[in-house]
Amino acid sequence: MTDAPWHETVSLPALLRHARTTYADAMRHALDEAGYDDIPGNGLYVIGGLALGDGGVPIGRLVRELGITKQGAGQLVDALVLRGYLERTPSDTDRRQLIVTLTERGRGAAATQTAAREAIDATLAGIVGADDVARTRRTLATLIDMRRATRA
Amino acid sequence: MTDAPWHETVSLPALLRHARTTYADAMRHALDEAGYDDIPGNGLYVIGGLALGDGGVPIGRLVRELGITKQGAGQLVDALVLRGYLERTPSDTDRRQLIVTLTERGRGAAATQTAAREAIDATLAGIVGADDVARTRRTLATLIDMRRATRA
DNA sequence: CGTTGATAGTCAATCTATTTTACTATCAAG
DNA sequence: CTTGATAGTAAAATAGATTGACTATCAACG
Repeated sequence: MTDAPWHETVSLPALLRHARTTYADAMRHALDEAGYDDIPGNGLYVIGGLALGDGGVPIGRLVRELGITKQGAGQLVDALVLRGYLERTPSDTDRRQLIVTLTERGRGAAATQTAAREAIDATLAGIVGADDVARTRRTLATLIDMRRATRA
Repeated sequence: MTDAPWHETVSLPALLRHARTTYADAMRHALDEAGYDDIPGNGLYVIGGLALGDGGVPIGRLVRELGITKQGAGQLVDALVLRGYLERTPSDTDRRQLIVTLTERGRGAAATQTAAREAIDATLAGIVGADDVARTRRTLATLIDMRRATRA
């Protein structure tokens, strides 16, 4: 009896977890190669998020996006500032806020990381098709929205 | 100009990450409610994996599945044994191996966790359809296989 | 104005999880 | 009966995030 494909025997959260490591590994590897080898775990998300966005973001936004505490975010930013990836600049519209922006080095790392991510995106799209990827994105978004709805 | 849907503006790894927390939160919450409130982070995967499988697994398998070190797996199992979820029993085919199995309490936790996971699975399937979920699983599996191929 | 409550962030101490380094025991093959 | 690989343990160090307590700023109200 031919077994069901392995991906049908594994839980969806486990699939999500492993799929994510494909990206994490590739990005980490590319960054290491390019000399950006001192980025802490969640730093990838900080830099990745900053790469997409316009200018900079306040720490509070990192808190929401990463789902960690304010203090954790602060320390994460500390580490990235110390290592030359980020800068803190006071906001001029709200003097409580400190806006976090990428430095030159940070932009280099962001570019490297983005390239690695897009390479995987492209390979994936090449295999399953762009349509499938878009559909997967929607499904994941649905899952994420379910959480938002739940923890009201 | 109407913005693109948010899920098209976010990176796929970020989507994977957040989608996973929908499961993690729900499972964690259900376990807490049922009194299983002392399971460490990766313990969910250990218990979840054991729940699916037949009997027990050797620690080495956890190492591969969780992508952590042997020592990390050992300590994780330690914690779960100490808290009454797991048991270590020597394998009789290979005296080097220690097989990890669920205790009564462990099975209770596993059932709770599985129920929570399946509830989300069902809700998701209800929204996007079983076909879409299956397709998403295949796409994720493709992504995971890409990593296997890469780190040869 | 001046108070009150919420928001943005910091500092210090602690905790938890995981890795590093080093080791023992068992197996499988010649 | 050695050699090399495999399965796991033990202890210390480290990284990451949390908890608790605090400061500064803002926004609204009397």
